[in-house]
Amino acid sequence: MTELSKPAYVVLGMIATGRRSGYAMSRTAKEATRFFWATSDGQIYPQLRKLSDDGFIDGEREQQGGRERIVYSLTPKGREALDEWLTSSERPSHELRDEGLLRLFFAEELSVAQLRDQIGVMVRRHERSLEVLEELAPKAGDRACALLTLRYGIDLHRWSVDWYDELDQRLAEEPQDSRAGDALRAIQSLA
Amino acid sequence: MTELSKPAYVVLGMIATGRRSGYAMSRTAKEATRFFWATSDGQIYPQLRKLSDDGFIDGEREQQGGRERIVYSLTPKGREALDEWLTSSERPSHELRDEGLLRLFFAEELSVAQLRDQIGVMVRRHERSLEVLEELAPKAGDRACALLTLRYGIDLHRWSVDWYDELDQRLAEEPQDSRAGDALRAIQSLA
DNA sequence: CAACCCATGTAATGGGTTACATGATTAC
DNA sequence: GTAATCATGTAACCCATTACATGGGTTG
Repeated sequence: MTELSKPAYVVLGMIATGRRSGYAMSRTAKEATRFFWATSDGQIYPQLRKLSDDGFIDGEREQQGGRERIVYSLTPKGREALDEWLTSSERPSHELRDEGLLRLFFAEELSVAQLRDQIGVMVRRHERSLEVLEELAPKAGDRACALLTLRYGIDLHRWSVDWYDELDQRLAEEPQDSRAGDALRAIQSLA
Repeated sequence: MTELSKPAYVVLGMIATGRRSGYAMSRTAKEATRFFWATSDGQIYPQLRKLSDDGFIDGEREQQGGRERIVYSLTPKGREALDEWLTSSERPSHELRDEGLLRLFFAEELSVAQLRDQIGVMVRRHERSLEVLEELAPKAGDRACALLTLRYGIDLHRWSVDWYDELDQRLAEEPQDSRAGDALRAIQSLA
């Protein structure tokens, strides 16, 4: 079996879990999956066309009270491709792009006070993410798997807040005008 | 002040923390920063040219035992741009792209046994990342900030391993041939 | 003397986002 | 009647990776 692209699996998975129109997939992508896997309309619609042409999915025009839409379903071929991916033992990719960590990496020459300000920025960022995710919980509703990944996100941001809080507490005991690098070295030699 | 691109700040930061040639930056990008901020050669070298043209950095040809290289330093303008970014109170970007979570999101119809297999895949993935990062610790050496971000990465993957382990333990007590979605619902109603 | 590291760069390609375009329906 | 939502799509653009090209130096 030739492997499909990532956006292709997104679309297959969306159909399998009941998001049967492009629009519904787009909504779920914006509301739920984007926190760990961003997908835009510019990927979804062309992908639907392609998977349809290649026989993985099947689209049917449907009238819904005068408003027309296309409702998709998986073909046996599509179902097989999805299941193969869902149960694959191949290591799934994992990428992080965190501008905050990048700043911290280069913070060597800041003062301790400035570093702690940045840590505050990080804490507030994770707290904000936490708020956003917590508001989504009721919407995820009955979908147990959606709740699971949401739970992971919430727990992750909570953990981050704690991590930075603890770091900040240790830095609070160091002289605030010394070099960030020096203060961190002092802390690290203790731990 | 007009804002610079992200790769621009990467380059400025690299120079400020002592990676003064394009090659040295490339090494650090591959060995250290890539775990939270990937940067490729195709970004670094053109960026060096651009920042040089725009007066943020200053490159000098240097002979190092017959082998020629270009050694960069920050101009006052570059130093200012970097400091502004490092101390900015603007929310730094944070993006995750986790194929494993994407699989879990769509796992509703798998069996509990299959879901647990996937959780095993996730655990091994994070354990592998952990190994890689732990080997880097000695190399990060004296750079306290590099050690800090490395520490975050290590702690994060350890946390993930624990999170998935705990989930797996709960699933172990559910009937292994039932639907993943149903088993998760049963667990979630307890917690 | 081969393999690997140092060192700099470019071009092709791929992936993804944003903005735009269109139009019907529903809720206020 | 107007704003929001449902609904589908495309084109321009941006960003990033990969592969390639080149060549000198060092190590086994």
